[in-house]
Amino acid sequence: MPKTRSVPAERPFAHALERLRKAGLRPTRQRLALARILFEKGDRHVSAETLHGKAQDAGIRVSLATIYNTLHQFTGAGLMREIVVDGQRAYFDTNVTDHHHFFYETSGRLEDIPAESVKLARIPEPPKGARVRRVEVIVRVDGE
Amino acid sequence: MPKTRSVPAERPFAHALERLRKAGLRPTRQRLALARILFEKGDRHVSAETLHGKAQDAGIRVSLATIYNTLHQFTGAGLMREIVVDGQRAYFDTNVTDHHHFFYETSGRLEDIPAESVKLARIPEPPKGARVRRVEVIVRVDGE
DNA sequence: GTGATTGCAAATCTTTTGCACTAAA
DNA sequence: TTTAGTGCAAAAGATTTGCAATCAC
Repeated sequence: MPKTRSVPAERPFAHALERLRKAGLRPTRQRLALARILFEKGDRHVSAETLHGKAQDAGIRVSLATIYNTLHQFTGAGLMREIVVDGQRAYFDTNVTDHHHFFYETSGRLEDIPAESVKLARIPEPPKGARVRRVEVIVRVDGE
Repeated sequence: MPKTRSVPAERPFAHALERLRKAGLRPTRQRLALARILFEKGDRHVSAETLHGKAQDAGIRVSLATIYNTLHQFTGAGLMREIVVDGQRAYFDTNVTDHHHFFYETSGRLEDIPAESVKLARIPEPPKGARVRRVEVIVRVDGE
């Protein structure tokens, strides 16, 4: 029975490690662990609390303060982006490409909507001097 | 010199009063004062803090707790709606018709975009059982 | 009078910060 | 070493809550 999986078991952190290096972030134990959770097998959308929980589940000891620091560092480095849909908690998304979201208000779950699925026409020009940073479409849904 | 203004000075609270009555909210001194600020001469977009400030400026004594209560009661009654654009503070809008927003990230200012100015095409269907509550478009801009 | 509403202060919750300790280079 | 990064506990903000006092009806 030949080995069929091509995942290089001898370099399990390679992906996360490289991402941190490219972003100029020192690959500490915590960052590496969080990067693996976020970029390898992770959900796309996390809050500080849910990421903390995932880390605990994975047996990683990280303080909530470090979770916040890391989330903001990753966001600053362009590895993640912040999503504001709920005044009560901040969400972060590992998908930094242009896209939009469904927000399930009852469960608090987020789901991507590909950029191509939405077409926007005739957005008024903002006053001169104002630069458009991003156009966000949020479809708020009930149920689930 | 004839009087030209048609505003009935003898019924200065009529508008705000009627709105509260229709919403089934007892027109207390504070609610009436806030309703006047919000619906007669007011800005469309307020936070609890800015509304509190406006009330103070107008010489109205209202606690911040009552501001929050009132904002939520008005929202529950359909007189206002909440806008989530900033994780740090909640905004409320006296325009409850279908529309969207520019958000000036530096100043925290909101500006309406009429619904007709935006055309959305091909929004993916959410899973069955999920009901679309609202589609929000937020144009985040810099400058100003 | 009676129940709704208000104000105050305390409580809650998320997020940030200060600082001594630890670890990466 | 040397400096960046981490954890903890305290601080900071925004919002909420409990409860006695007050007001609308």
